[in-house]
Amino acid sequence: MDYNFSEIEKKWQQWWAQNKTYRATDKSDKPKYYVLDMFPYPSGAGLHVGHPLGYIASDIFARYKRLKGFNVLHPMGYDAFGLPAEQYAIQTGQHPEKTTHDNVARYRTQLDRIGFSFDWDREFRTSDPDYYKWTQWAFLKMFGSWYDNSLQKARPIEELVKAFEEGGSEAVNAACSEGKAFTSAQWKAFSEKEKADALMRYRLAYLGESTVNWCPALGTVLANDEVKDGYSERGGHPVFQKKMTQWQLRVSAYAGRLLDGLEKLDWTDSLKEMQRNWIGRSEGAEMVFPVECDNRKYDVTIFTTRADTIFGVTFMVLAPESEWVAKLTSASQKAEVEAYLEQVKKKTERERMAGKAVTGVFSGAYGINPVTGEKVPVWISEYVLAGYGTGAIMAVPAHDSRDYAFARKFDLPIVPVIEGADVSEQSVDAKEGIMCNSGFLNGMPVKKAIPAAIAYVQEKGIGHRKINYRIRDAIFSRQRYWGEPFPIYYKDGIATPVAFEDLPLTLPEIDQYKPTEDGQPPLARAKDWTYKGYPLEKSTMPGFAGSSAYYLRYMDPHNGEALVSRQADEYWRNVDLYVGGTEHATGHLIYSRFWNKFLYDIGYICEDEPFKKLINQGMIQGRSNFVYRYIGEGATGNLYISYNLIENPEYKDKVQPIHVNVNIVNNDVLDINAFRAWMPEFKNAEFVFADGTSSELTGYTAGAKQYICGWAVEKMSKSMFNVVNPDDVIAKFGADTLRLYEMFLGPLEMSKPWDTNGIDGVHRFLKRLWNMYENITDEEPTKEELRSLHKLIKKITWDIENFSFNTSIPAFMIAQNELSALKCSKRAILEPIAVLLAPYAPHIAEEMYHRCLSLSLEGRAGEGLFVVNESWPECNEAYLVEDTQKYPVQFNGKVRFTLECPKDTPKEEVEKLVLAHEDTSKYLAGNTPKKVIVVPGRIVNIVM
RNA sequence: GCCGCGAUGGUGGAAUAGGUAGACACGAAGGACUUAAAAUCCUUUGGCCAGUGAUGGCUGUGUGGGUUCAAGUCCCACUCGCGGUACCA
Repeated sequence: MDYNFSEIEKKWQQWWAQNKTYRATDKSDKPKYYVLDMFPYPSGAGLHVGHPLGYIASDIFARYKRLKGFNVLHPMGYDAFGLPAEQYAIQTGQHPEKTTHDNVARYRTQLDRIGFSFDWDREFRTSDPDYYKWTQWAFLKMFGSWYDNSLQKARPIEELVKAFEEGGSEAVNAACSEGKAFTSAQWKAFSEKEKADALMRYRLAYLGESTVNWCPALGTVLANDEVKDGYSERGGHPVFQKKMTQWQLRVSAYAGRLLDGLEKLDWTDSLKEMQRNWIGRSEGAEMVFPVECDNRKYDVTIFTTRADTIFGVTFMVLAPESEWVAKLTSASQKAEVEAYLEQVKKKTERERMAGKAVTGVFSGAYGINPVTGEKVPVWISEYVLAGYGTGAIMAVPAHDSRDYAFARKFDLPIVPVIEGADVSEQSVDAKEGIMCNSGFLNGMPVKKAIPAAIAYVQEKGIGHRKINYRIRDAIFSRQRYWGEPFPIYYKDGIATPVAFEDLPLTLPEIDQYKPTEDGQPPLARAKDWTYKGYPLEKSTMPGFAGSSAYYLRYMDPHNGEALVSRQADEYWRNVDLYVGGTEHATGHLIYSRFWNKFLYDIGYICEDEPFKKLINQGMIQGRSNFVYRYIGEGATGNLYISYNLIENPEYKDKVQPIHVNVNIVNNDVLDINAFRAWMPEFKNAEFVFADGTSSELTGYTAGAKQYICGWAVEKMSKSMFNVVNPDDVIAKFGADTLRLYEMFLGPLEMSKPWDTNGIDGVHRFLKRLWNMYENITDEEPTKEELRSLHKLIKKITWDIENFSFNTSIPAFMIAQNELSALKCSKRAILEPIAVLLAPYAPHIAEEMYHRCLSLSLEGRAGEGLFVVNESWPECNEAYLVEDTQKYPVQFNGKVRFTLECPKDTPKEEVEKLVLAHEDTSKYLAGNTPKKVIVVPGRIVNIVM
């Protein structure tokens, strides 16, 4: 009987859907296991073969865990708010809701064909009001909270108000934005607006001014992780630095915990390292430098990690956006400074990064080195960043390469303070050596001088130890339509939360989706965007808002009273296995951890970290194919040269590669007729084939001659004609072949091109395996057959537990080969093989299992499948067969033979057996060997 | 620049604790079946050398060193490729 994959796959997909086979229950005696994929943004282009890679891997694991007797939660949904739908709406006037709906429907159809074991009853979209109600709710919770640095925990804002009433701002150690301190009496005297402004500086979700990434082309601000190389990640538009008042999340308050939390996570080292770099902890000191400008006196705080080099300070630098700039510009320098600031402002983020040119201007002010009393000039330069530390630095050109470049350019003094440092050509940045020219630090090694200098300034009251983090607060406003509206209205200019009962605050209908002519966000177009008569916030939330807690919602997706019930949360707790790409390392995966920690702090959920184990699947790149148009002498423009000939002298450098649709190329051989029909310009195409003959001369007939295409690895994209749709692969080979082949392609975490060459091999394997299930008998299996089976069980179990899915397919192939050579068609062997295959190729496995036992696998789940001793005790014998160990024996690499003895034979016994062997004695010829090396279970070597 | 990862036949890749490198698959070559094609099956397939032959020898995991009885695997230096990050004081 033929392997009719389309019939089999349809049958079982229907069966699973009808029986709700993969529905997870919130109550069970079985242990729970939560497997999650990073949910997709449903784009208009649909899925290509690269998208399901991670889903297939997680599905294998989920199915395996189910067979092992776990209650598995494996949900799927859609990250549905986002820019492409909105841009499409701007162009066509179509409501993003409609676009999103259509795209989701298409994704669902495509996903269903691949045979995933998702619990579709838990599906939702982040753009559903029932869902984003909880995104808004979480935002309001953050708005109503502050971060207590002493307790390392978020607390309700009411407790802060109480503390202010009792002891003013000094009463708490809180994470907060820059601002003036106040006493209890001052607090009590504040107007309502002043109180609101003061509290705003402490809220975890707050409105604050900061330097943001402004993208004029998109008309919106962007978070740091949404900017790549100075261009917007979506659309690739230039980005500028701009000071704006925006909603922000105080992620920086959690920097320490986000860093420490990484320790206990089972994530890859590279991903943890990325997060560590992004959080960017650095230990140093803050010091106060008195600064004088036109006879006005100020105290400027700087941050440094090299307190030891304080004697080498020759100037100070302020960031152009620093608040100090206005105060510290002298009358005489005013014009020059303003010109410089103007020039900096005009630069795009890209230009600022790319240029690396040293620029700056003297402010006219002078600072006093608080340790030496020396007078140093204060400069302004863009190499100092407003957002990091205090936006002001002490410059030590001898021991910092950036300060050095600046000093050289503007001819400022360079004073080395480490013995033997040669600073004639470049700075000496290394934290090593012995201090000199440094007063009380002289003679100390750098490692000791740093803490000594900090202790000194601390004692003198001019500075203190300080840990700085690179991570910034997340900009949370977007000037866009297709996102969650902020549940905030402005009452007398005070940001006030919308009442919980009135959530969700749904998106208003508007006639156009673009910003208004006067640069307001699209929501300003809404007719009545007010609440209780007051204006509502016009920005919407960014993409990461909806994806920050979605994993909690799957635990209890239909709950109208809470994001997740306590009961469901206590059962499912957190994600055991999370599968997704590394591109979310510094975005979603940081925000989610922050969001989760916040909800944990307010006692809402029971786990501090959301994702216990994380696997990163690699990117599937495109594999483009090319035809080579002849452009040499006498070219007609419609002659194409086979790839194997293009290096020949007559064609070399006379051909032009042209992308050709990979779907009309098979194993790099072009389908000539399909090519001619593909586009009008190829209608009359003629060819020089692989054997050098020309289509004009031979009078081409289909299939007779081969035209070979060249290939290259590129990004999978429409313009390269290298997009492969899973639907086409499934139509041709079936979902099981697709699943197996995606895994067979290479290690899960590695990036690799989609190469359809070779898919035949996997398909052939399934066909051959299928044929073995034709006439199943009840004969007793032989030792050899049991041995094959057991090798496979061990291998597949190991592979799945270690996410080494690519090595499983060869193991199946080998077992299939061995068993078909033995003409094995015995139920006792074939049934367990169907079980082993089920996670990888579920449809065919179900059908094969059904043929063995007339049962669906579901009926057997949790009854010890995958566990040899319980299900098939007779198979213990197979282990005995395997317990004989072969020892390959070598004599100085010259003579070889194989010794066979039981596996647990002690070393000494093996040694004796080796020496007693006739080949050994022949070789030794009476001499005594220097050494006999026996490695248990491995090789034996004799050294003469 | 800094951090991380990688480099194995014509191709994708395997080698799971330092222990027979190249599993498995693709491609290629040859053969069987067939009027023919497709499909299927069988044989060969890292390179070089010797042999009619079974087979044997040498060489071989980016480059150069090292540790070890034994290195794709460990150490040092380097080359190239990929990913992240970039004036973070």
